[in-house]
Amino acid sequence: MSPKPAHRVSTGERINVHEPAGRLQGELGSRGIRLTRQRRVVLQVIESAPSHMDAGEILDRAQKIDPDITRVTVYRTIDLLKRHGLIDELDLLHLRGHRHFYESHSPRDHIHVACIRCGKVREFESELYEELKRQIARDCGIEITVARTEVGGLCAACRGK
Amino acid sequence: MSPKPAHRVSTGERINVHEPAGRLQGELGSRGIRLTRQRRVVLQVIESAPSHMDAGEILDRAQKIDPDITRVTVYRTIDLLKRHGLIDELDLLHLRGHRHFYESHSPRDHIHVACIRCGKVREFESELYEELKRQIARDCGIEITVARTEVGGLCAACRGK
DNA sequence: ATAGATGCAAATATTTTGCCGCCAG
DNA sequence: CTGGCGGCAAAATATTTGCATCTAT
Repeated sequence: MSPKPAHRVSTGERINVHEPAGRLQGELGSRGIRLTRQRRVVLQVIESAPSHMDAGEILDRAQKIDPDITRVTVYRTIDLLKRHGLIDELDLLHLRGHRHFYESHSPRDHIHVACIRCGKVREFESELYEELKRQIARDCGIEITVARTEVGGLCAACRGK
Repeated sequence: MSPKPAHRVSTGERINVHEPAGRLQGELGSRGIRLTRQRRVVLQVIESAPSHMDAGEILDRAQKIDPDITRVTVYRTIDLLKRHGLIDELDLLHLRGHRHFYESHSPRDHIHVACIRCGKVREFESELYEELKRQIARDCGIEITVARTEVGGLCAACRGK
């Protein structure tokens, strides 16, 4: 680790990662999982993300808050969150290479609708989707714990061009 | 390439990759795409697959038919088929690591239903799914060209244990 | 004949692991 | 205290690319 105090004093520039505890932090805490300085930062980044991020983007943002966070820690934290079902892993139809994208798991599943030309991704919720999942559960005799739907095509704007 | 005739004589052991032309071969042919010996083999492997395969498995099977086929050719052929929308790329919820799986694109989309414990994958078709896609297309103003749904959970057999 | 394919090797990209010192609880 | 965690470096995977040669059409 580079020479710097183990715990920096909070400055005006630095975002306070101790308060308020986000949802992910709360979930992990209540499960008795150790909350390190680095984890708090990664959790915060994932929760406050404007959109879906891959591991590299999470790392970049985390390092802006605390430069000492390493890529390995990001991967290990992602893995931790996945194992606890707190984040979803997407690949957005591989429209942008083979990267994986992450987002905080929302209470209600949503569909990712991506434009294959401009790459814009929209989230879409539908009662029909819930119904479909119930049908799958019934017909396949499965107790669904995770569902993921990604749809690609040309959005209206790109079609007009 | 290792020393061997450019075109081996067909033997009892070797599968004839020239006849009958599979669907993929036909599709590519009708689009004026060059059908090389290697491509024929890879296409045949993908079409005759018992299940979803990743690039490594496709390579292994292809090399059993023609040992000279290289990994690079497999990747390039997969890419070709993807670009032409002739195969689908799945990751089966990353249940088995971050590999990507491929299957010949079927006329009607199907959902992949995977058990998170035993790993068994079942394919499921549903009119409800078609309806959902129509809803998405309408509400999001998108012209859908590709759709992928993967669902995971505990199958009946695993739940009983 | 010739645009486009393949093979090879090397470059990239991405993710995981071993080991050791350190810290949250 | 102490078991889990983070850092570092290296390994393991996975995929792509440059270039020379070959081939399907």
